[in-house]
Amino acid sequence: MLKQSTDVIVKALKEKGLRVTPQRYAVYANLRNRADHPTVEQILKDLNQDLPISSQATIYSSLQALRDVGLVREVLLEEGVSRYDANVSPHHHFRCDCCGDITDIPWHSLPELSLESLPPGLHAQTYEVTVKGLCEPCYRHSLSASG
Amino acid sequence: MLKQSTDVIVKALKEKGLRVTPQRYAVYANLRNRADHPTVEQILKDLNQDLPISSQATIYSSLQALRDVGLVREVLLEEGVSRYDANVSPHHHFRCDCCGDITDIPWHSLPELSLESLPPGLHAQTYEVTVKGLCEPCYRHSLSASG
DNA sequence: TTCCTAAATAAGAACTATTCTTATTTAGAG
DNA sequence: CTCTAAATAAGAATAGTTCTTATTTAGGAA
Repeated sequence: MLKQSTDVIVKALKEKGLRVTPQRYAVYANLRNRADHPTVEQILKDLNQDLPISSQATIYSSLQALRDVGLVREVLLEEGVSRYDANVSPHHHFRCDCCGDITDIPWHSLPELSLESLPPGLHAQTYEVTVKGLCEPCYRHSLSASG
Repeated sequence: MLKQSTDVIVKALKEKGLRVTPQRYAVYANLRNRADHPTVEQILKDLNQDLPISSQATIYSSLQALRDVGLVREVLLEEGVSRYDANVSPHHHFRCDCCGDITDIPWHSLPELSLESLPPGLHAQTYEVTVKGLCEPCYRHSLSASG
C-alpha cells in the first residue's frame, strides 16, 4: 500500500520544485502514512528504526522545505515542541488533556463560523478550532479510576 | 489606577493559597495590566526597566505557580516561545500573520459552536478558536505596499 | 514584636528543541 | 558522463526553559 503512494509523493515533490532525495521522500511519506502529528524526534526514531535513513538535521531541513512549499504544516499545541502534519487542507484539532494525543477533526464536523462580528481592525483570513477533552482510552481510564 | 488593583491582586493570590511576594505580585500585576500576551523575556524587561524586581528564574517559577492555581494561562501560538495571559475566562485569539501580535477575541464575538458531530470517541470539554489574518497596521501597510 | 520554618528567590548550570556551519555527497540537467 | 547547485551528516551554537543550591523571606506561632 506504500507502493501506491510512491508516484503521488514523487509527483508532489517535483511539482513543488523540490529535488527528490531519499531523506526528503522518507520524511514526507512517513508524515502521510500516520494519523498522529509527530515531533521531529518521533519521525527520526521511526525512519531509522531498521536502518539509518536520515540524520536529525536533515529531518529538520526536509520539514522546512516541505513547509515552504506548502506540503506540510506545523502544529503548535504543546509546550516546547513542534509537531508536523501532512494534511494541509483546512481542518481542526482535538487534543487530549490527559495524554496529549492529537486527532484531526474534519472541517465539516464543525459548523462554519461567521467572522462578521470580530472586534474592529482585525482582517481575518482563516481560522481553526482546537477542541480539548479526553480521548477514548483516557476517558475510560478516568471512569474506572474515579467510579 | 494600579492602586485600585492592589487589593484585588493580593486577594486573588491569597485566595489561591499563594504567598504574596513582591516578585509574584509584580508578575501577576504586569500580566493583568497589559493587553498583549507577553513572553517571559518581555515581562522580565518590563518589570526591571527602572529597578531590579525579579530574576528570570523567578518569573518562570511565578508563572508556574500562577498557572497551577488557574490565575494565568499559557498561550501557544508561536514557534519556540510561550506567552502568558491573565485573562483566564474563555475567549478566542487573533494572530496577525505579519507581525505576530495576538489580540483577544471576546467569547461572544463568535457564535457558540456545537460539538455534537465530532468524530466518535472524542470527549470534548472545551474549545477555542484561533483566527489568523492581518491586524490593522499590517493591513494598511500591505495596501500601500501593493497598491 | 520576635522567632521560626517552609517556601520563595537569585544566579548560574544544565537541558532540550531547533538552527547554523562546513565539509562531503548527490540529484538531475545538459 | 559530467558538472554544479542543492542536499546531507555531524556536530557546534543558540534560545527558551528547567533545575540546583545557597540565601532570603513571608507569614504563622510564641
